[in-house]
Amino acid sequence: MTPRTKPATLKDVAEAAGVSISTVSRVFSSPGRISPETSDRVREVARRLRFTPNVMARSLITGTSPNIGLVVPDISNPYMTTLLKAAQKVSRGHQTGIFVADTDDDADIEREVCEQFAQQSRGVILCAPRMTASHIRELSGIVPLVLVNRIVEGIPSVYTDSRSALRELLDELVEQGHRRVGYLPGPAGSWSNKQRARTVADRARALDIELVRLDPTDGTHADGVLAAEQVLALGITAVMAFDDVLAAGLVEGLRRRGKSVPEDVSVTGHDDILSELVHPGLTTVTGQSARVGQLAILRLLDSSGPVAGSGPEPGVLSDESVGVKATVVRRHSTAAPRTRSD
Amino acid sequence: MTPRTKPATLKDVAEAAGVSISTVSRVFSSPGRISPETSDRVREVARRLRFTPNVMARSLITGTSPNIGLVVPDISNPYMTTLLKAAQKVSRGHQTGIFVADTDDDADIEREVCEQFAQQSRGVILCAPRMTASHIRELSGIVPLVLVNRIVEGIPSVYTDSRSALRELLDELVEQGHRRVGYLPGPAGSWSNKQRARTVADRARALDIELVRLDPTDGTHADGVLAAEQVLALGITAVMAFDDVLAAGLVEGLRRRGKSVPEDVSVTGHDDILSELVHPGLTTVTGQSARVGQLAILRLLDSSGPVAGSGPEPGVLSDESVGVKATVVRRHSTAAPRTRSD
DNA sequence: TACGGTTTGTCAAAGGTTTGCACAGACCGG
DNA sequence: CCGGTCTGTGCAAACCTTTGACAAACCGTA
Repeated sequence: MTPRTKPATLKDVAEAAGVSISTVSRVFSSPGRISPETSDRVREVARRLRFTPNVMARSLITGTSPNIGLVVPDISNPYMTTLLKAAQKVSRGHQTGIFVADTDDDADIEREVCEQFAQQSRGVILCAPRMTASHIRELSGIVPLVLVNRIVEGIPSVYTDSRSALRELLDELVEQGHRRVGYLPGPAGSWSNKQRARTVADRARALDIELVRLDPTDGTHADGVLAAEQVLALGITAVMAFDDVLAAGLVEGLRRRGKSVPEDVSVTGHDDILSELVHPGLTTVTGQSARVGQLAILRLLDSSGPVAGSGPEPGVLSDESVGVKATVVRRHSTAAPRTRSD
Repeated sequence: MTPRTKPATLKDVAEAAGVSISTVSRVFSSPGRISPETSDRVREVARRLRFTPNVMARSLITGTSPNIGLVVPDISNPYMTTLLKAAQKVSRGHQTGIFVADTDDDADIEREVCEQFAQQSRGVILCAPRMTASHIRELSGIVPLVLVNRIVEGIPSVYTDSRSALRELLDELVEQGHRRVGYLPGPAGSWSNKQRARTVADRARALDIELVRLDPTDGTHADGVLAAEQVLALGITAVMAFDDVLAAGLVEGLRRRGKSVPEDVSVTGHDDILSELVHPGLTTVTGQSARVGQLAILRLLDSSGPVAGSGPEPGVLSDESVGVKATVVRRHSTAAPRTRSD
């Protein structure tokens, strides 16, 4: 039912075209060293024979591989799937395959898959918000790394820079009249969570309003639902959540307690991944995951050297960490606080 | 900053252990042919040298690869991410990497990535609901395929079998008093959509109630929102949507028109992927995507032969298509229709 | 004609592994 | 003591490609 005949090799093409194997090889790998006539003839024959260079053999001798790995804590997060899609769009055409691994934030698995990918890819895009910096350094000794959404000295990274957007968001809440704002934290130890918490806290201090840091969560929807109780107990009128998932959970939790958003409580999210699914539409901050994915993979593809970082030129963009500016997306989950006796 | 020293090879281990290369190779690839003492000594040395067999070299000579590919129309669909997670859980330990490609249902891209993956993987899990059967057959000539959620004669496949669950769901709606039920279709040409539409239609006929087939959609949330108008115009009291995304859209569309679910209209979904995110919780049908992913990858891993399907034993499960029974998940999006003059 | 320089193409080694075949030694029954 | 089987190991070819070294051919020029 499925013939699957053995694919053509350099040798087949060489024989059919009446040249040597190396000539055929050079036609594909170092063009310019072969005369146009020969080149054309060889290409024609190759096309006819459906020849495609054997990736394994090529990788074996060059010591590089066309593939790249994507290692994330949770691939079901839309932030990651859009990142993946964007990365894939770039990689297509480079005949670069993308390995994907979901680690559940488990350091053992992270190490395991990085080792596994190391052999078969030129680098790994690693998103590991809770991994220790030293652990990350260790991994970078196994395979070239580009970090996503965290910064570790000496290792290239790409991240969403939402600091100014968060400040803007808080400013707007205060302008609407909120004086007691909550921050609903994401997973403890997460680099992004620390960043966002600090940014919001700093701004609150500058604006001289009260910022309540709610109990830590694991970042799940259920955690958001639970947080509603605390929000109501503390008389908070606006909550900035670590991300959209928590924000959506909080909205649901408030609803279950008979409160509505934004009339009773204003809620904002982060990442813009649930725009259409929750009601009311969440005011949030763009995650820029597509751009992040694009940049991350470009950095890996550009560093075209062999797999062992031997050369003195370790790639154009090198160790730098580049931030992608996020912006505020205004929808319908914030409003002026209910006028009370206060 | 990143040393990345060249990894140990068979030769290194052989020299250090004082045996030949082939002995070391056999210790790992055909155990039993080497005496326990030698084997132990070699393993010890290999561990000390951090030796791991070079996948490229191995693949080159055996003609197989440990990897597998996953080709889907839209990786952001939670059905696919849970499928991926389940597949990955199985593949871990087999040191099998998973390539992921998002095709946007584009036949050209589908072909392109299948060709790309063919060289570097032992098989591809293909989800291509709208691709023509002959096109699929053609691809199966390039690389071993396991189809997801569709059946093509002669090609192994795994699918969610929700026929009985859908019948059960319709029965319950009728029991609640609904007499005019709508079916909100998914993407035209989708195999699953045809299946579900037919199942529901057949059952409706058997129950002697009226089934209204709503206008075709592309399966997006926005399509669901739009469908609300038609639903209200036709005086339908319950809608079975192709999947949860459409169902969620429909719920939102109804809300925008001032109608609420389930009081005004009952809505059911399919796949159970948005359980927590929409309100009210959707009554739906389990997608069983985890089980589907598990089975799909097992079939690929089991068919352990070389990449060219030469052997007379093409794998244990062979051409069969296996269905995973889905079940009804009852939440809060259905209720008895509003009692009217009727 | 001879000669340096350039272009075009060939030769052969290398990359790390698997595996058919050969071989050495042990053991055993005759 | 000999021929046989069995077990454990080594040799070398093969998988397909890239690439440095080199040969051949050609050009214009001295």
